[in-house]
Amino acid sequence: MDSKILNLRSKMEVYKAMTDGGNFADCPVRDVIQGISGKWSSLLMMALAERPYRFGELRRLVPDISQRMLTQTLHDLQRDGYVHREVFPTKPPSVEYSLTDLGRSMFGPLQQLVQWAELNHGAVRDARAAFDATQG
Amino acid sequence: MDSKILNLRSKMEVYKAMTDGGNFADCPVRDVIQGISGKWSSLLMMALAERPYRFGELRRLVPDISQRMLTQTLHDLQRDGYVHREVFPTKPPSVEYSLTDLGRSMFGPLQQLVQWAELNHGAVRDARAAFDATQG
DNA sequence: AGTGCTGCTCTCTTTTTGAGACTATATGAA
DNA sequence: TTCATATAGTCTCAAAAAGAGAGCAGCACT
Repeated sequence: MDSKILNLRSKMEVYKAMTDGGNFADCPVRDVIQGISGKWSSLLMMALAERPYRFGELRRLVPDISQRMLTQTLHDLQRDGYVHREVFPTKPPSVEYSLTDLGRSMFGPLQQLVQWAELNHGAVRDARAAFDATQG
Repeated sequence: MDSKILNLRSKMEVYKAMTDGGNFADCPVRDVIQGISGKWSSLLMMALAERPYRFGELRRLVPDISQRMLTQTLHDLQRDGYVHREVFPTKPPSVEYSLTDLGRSMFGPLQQLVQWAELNHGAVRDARAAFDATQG
């Protein structure tokens, strides 16, 4: 028996058990994962894990995000409890975004994934090139 | 000095250093992360980590995915080297999808995130409820 | 001859995202 | 005064992505 495979099986079982009667559609784990799997969520989490940032700073840090998506993604991250938004009464008023404790605790696992991407983006690039060569 | 914060800083530096001259737009880490942060990618990775599945089996396992998105997500995962697609010459022909070694190695970190979601979906639900109550 | 299974693709509609103008207030420079 | 800058957004419209569902080709079973 391979305990690694058994472990993977049990994970899937949990993902499945969270749902009512084996239906995946209303799974809370899925719900949480989808909240952080947006196009910009993980990038903003990475930035805010470094230190708090203001709206305009984030915009300059991630030059190809639109203001609209920055507003919306920060709003969603705040709603899910990962990000704290604080308005300072300067003139003009400035808004600072920072991670909450929940956000920091989620950032741990997220960081693992980023680390993996860091180590393996070469392999992914190669796989894409090979695939495109045969399927082109 | 807080070594944890220093560590987070260095992670962001790496994410940033991957780009040409501090520009985030063409970052390979971002490229890899975005490839697996689609709406269905992580869910299919979870399923295929359990065991290989056929197209129709995946469709039944994840009832609210459309055929179109299942085809496309599997295609993208295959292109990035996470998933292997094998056609068996049965009548009618059947197609089996399984994780590659690269896919399995990526599934480790991904699983950490799922585990976190499992433990913390209550906190996220509460945060959402609290946010909606004040901002509704 | 009709029905069903397989793994798709094609089209149409709805949702999401992107690009960019516009708001309101205040500060400093010409 | 008038112009330019900065703040953090919102609003509108176009483009891209996703969802719904029909259609397809080949074979087996009845």
